[in-house]
Amino acid sequence: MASSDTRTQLLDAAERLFAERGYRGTSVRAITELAGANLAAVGYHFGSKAQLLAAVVRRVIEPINAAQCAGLDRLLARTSQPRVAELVEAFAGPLFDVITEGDESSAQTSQLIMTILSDPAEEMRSWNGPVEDLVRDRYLAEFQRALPDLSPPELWFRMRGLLAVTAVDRVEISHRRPVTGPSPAAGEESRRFAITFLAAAMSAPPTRT
Amino acid sequence: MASSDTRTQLLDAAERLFAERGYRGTSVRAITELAGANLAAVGYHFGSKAQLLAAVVRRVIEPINAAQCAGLDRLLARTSQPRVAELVEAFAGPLFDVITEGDESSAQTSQLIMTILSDPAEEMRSWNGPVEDLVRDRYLAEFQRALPDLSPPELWFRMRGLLAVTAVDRVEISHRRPVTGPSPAAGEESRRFAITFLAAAMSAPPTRT
DNA sequence: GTTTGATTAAAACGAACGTATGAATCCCGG
DNA sequence: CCGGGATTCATACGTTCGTTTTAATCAAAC
Repeated sequence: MASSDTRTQLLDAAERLFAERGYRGTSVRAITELAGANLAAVGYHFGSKAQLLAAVVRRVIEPINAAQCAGLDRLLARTSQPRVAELVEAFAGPLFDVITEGDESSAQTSQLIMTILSDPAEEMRSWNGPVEDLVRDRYLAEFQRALPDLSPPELWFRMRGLLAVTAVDRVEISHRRPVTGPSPAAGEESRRFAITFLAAAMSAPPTRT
Repeated sequence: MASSDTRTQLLDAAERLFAERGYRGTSVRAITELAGANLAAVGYHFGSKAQLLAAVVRRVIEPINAAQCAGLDRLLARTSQPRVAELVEAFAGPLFDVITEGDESSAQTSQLIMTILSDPAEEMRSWNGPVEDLVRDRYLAEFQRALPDLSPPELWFRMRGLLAVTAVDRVEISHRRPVTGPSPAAGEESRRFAITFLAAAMSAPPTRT
């Protein structure tokens, strides 16, 4: 089982470094050094740096997607017409859970998500699979039912805003220089702030055209 | 004036490439080639690649900041108690103006802003100056006055959400693979959607603690 | 026309990168 | 004990990077 252990440590190290420094800013040498493995281990276990990234992203995204899916199932089992705030919580909650669940890598997981979404590197855009699309489409349909007055383009705009806020806002703080303003919200508080913020935003009356 | 011309063309090329590929994904060679200049031109005119980036960012950010500042001045000259939606528009509007003003580089400018905000590279975090802090603090104070029930941490959270939505949401689309959903909002429509979305979000009642 | 300072050009440097290779080592069924 | 697949190791390869250097070119002042 020594092999699988090395594999996991490579994934852990890569997740942390990709989050901290981005894909291009992280060298295979830095990853293997942090993992306590040999330089060639990445090539052996994953084939290439890009495929290691894909494995890292999959490991992070999959539980989030599963939780989003399960949350929606739970909601729909309880009521056929969920409220907007409930949809927001079911969608955004898992993103915060993975971030705030307390283990040491949690803070950097949000950075990784952000990096994934914003990194212009081509390798960053090859992981998105049919599962992710399916989850997004299910939420899109439910939001459409809950907000029937919203035109599809505006709903689509708001869905992206939803993702932007959950993904971005803790990151922006965490990897910028110390801010002189009020201290940022953390953990559970941040989650509740986000639900409030986003539920109001999603529920706004349609922009008159 | 030939010298200054090379300088400008380097700035233009760097702005475009940094936006498209990120800082680390852009080589000095690619910049000088696109600018029609010699490889050593970057070193001569800017000292280093990092200082070139700083010059690019300054050139993009400064007019935005000036517009944000002027918009707030205009608002405060008209009324001593601006509404939240007006503050949102004055703050977010310039970010959309620079994006949608029609010239060819506009689409990539938003990507550059996004890259600046999210790139983990250390060089990306050295441009923020006292001017930017001043503008942000002025808006922070006005939002605090317009939303007196909001605790400072929650207000701070919302300010970051404000920036996240304006910066992120058009970019996420523009540099990902084609999406199967409804077509994204563009230009002026996107701006109005954002104002609606963000005004509602900023105006939400405080999260009960 | 020559000198002077500013700019551009061509070439090279050392370092870091991702990847590939072949030998060494480990682990376990026989 | 041993044989063989799985894994780790040290090392090297070829490329690309940012930067530097030195010479060539230009524009204008004297």
